[in-house]
Amino acid sequence: MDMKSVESKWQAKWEKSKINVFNKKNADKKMYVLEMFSYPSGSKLHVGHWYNYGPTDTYARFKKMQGYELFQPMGFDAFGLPAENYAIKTGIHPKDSTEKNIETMERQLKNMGAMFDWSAEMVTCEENYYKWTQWLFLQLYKKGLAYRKEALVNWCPSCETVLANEQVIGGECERCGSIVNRKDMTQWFFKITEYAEELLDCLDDLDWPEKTKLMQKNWIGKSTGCEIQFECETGDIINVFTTRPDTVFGVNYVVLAPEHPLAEKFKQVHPENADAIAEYVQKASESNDIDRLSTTREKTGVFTGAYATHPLTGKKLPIYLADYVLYSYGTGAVMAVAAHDERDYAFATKYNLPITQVIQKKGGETVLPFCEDGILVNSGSFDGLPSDEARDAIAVHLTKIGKGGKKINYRLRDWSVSRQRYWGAPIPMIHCEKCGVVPVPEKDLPVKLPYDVEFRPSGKSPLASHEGFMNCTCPNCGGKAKRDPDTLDTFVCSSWYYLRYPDAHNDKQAFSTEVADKMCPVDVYVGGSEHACMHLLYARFITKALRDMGYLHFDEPFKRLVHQGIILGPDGNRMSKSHGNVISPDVYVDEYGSDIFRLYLMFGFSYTEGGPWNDDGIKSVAKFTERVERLVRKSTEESKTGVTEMRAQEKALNYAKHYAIKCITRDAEVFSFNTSVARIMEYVNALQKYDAEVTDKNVAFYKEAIEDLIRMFAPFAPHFSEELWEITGHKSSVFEETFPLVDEQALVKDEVEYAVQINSKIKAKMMIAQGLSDEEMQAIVCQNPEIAEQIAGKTVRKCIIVKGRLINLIVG
RNA sequence: GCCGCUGUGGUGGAAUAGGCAGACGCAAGGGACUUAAAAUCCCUCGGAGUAACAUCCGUGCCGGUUCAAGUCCGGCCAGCGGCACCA
Repeated sequence: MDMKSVESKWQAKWEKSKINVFNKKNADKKMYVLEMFSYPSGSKLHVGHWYNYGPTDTYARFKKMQGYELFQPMGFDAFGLPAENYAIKTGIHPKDSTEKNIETMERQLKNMGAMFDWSAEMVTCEENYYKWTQWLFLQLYKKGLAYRKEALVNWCPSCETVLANEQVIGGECERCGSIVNRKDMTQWFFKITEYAEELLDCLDDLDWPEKTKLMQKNWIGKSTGCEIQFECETGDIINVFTTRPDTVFGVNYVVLAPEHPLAEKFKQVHPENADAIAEYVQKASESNDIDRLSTTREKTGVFTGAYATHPLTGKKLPIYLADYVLYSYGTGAVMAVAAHDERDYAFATKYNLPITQVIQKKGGETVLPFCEDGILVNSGSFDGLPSDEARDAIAVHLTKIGKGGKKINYRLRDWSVSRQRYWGAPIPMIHCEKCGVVPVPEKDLPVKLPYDVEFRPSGKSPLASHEGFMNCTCPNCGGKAKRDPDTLDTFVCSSWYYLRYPDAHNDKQAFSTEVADKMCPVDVYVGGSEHACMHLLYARFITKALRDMGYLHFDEPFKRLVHQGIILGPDGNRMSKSHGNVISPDVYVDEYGSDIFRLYLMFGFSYTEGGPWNDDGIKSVAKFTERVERLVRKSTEESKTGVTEMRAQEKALNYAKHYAIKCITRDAEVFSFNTSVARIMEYVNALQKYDAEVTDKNVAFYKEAIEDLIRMFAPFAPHFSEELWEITGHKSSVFEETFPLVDEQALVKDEVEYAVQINSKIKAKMMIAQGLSDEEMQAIVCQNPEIAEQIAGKTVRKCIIVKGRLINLIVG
């Protein structure tokens, strides 16, 4: 079969018949299958795209044939740094290169033959999309979930730009390899932390990979403890957070992060230490994250000269600045318990500070630092309590005396969304000298991204130097004002796109609540696991925020999530240009066609595992389809015989068919494509056997068996199967057929092969009739000559029977 | 350092729920057809052992539970992924 022409023939037919377009009338049977949309950076689809989209489309087609109304849209995540980098390198405008790339990728995606509903296509860099991204920003702002603050951001000194967290690879700039440092900048943030608890709670009920849920859980990083107040000699209160209030009687000193505002005050109160403090703060601010966060680095710090009072003992405690305390977590201050914390212990040892043991190991010698739970000592009235009880008792006591109490902290930080970049959605905010920060009125959206912008890096937002863009009038007072020069993180664009697809042409709203409630959440979402703590978390947050504003009435965007594995280069490394191990799908698609390539991806790998690329098997997959084609063509030449009864051969083939249907129905549901294909191969083997061995075929039965083969093969090799369907005399599409249903009756065999064991070792195999009692079965087994010989003269003490599988005689 | 996942033939990978390890393929070897090759079809294919059976060993390693362990438990080793001074 000439796959190339067959594929284009059916793609044209599908487009004409609109078979891939979602039919709103059947929305009550909807099945929303979504692949993570692609980034139009390169000009071609790579193996990763194929591996994500090909098998997932097979799943989608399978669901369609099960009677669901399929919605499988595709679009492009078109804003972002790669296009801008490309522009900086080549001078080609991001808009131009992106549009060109999208054109190429659309063509390639269509050639893949996936059931994408292109009528719902959308592109995030187009005005009719980013207008609504800006609208989303305004809603969050109105709700108090978008705010501006000064914060430390990742700054690449050579590219002169802020980098997103994911662009900082091991502390280095992804683009140029320079060491990233931190810079104080005023940025827009989304208050994702307000949803920390719910984001954590709802994980339990999601049908997501456990690993991904765990990653999000760790990322959110809930820790339960206590906030404790230490009064400072200046009258200031130092609040510290601890998960170990049971060790509070062992506090030896208090540590503040170098960025803590009190550092400045201590310089004035203790001028004798001012120079040392200033020097230390300066040094800390210069050090980069690689150094700062290294756990192996020797602890450093400086004494401020100031003291704080222990809230329970009244003891005077020296206050230190040390960069092992992070300003961004908790309160930026820590109570140091040298005896029971490794870091405090190291610091105390280095600076010769006292070490007070307050926890004793249960039933053993306590070696300091002892960081586990134990029994309290030297802790006043709390002596003798075990750590867990003491934590509670001390928290209660602190609350009573007004010096602290229980507190929950999260590792999760608010989401920084400002980017000093050109190729993104402009932040719809105006800065007015009189009125301050003023949101752009919704009627004025979109704030258009101008084309003629100097996007080469200059350390400022490219938009800042575009007068036409920057100058505007204040919507509040009508006076002169400036626009916000930053653009939104592209993750903002992708945090809500799944809501837009079902209502992609709505020009009045981002989406209608009615449509979103009907079509969402996404039933099955498929994409890479690298998005676990970014996109997948952001989308969940935005969904919950929109729900709380009344725009949605569900809690989670993606009911079920599947990650495809990664196809590595043949050398076992990740494919990359620098490794020189990139495999182009085009070569294979050109030679074998898209169905064969997809089929091989499904058959050759375990879908969620992936693995090193190896094309050894692709030829065999092509041969398999040729075998199927021969079989089908030959079957059309069979003319009716008088045979209509179901003889042993027909029953055997019928069993093979229904066994295949049963297994595939189960396996395809859980994305186990390799075993699904294996079962189809087995069924084809059974058909071939029947064809070769039975001369007086039951033709009506055989033809039905062949048609069922085509039906079950259709989701896996769509163009090929359409062609076969036509060859067998059908005018309509095979995708209007129902996926074959299993007949459990056909799977009931008269007799089943049992493995017969004596003392758990296999001694024989026997066909045993179904429906016998245990006693009858045992009797039959014992009559078997081989078995009888081996148990002669011995007593059968026990007989274990596993129905349909084995019989184990325990003899002694 | 902490958390998690994964270790199965020459190879990709199978193995509901503790029940015949290696499904389905690839590669390899042998054979049929052919002048020949390709294609196709048939046979063998974890290791040791045997003339052939028998038998023994075998799912990273060491123990354990069980009539029965790739699967459960305990302890290691290796690889991968995530987090990493989070108080």
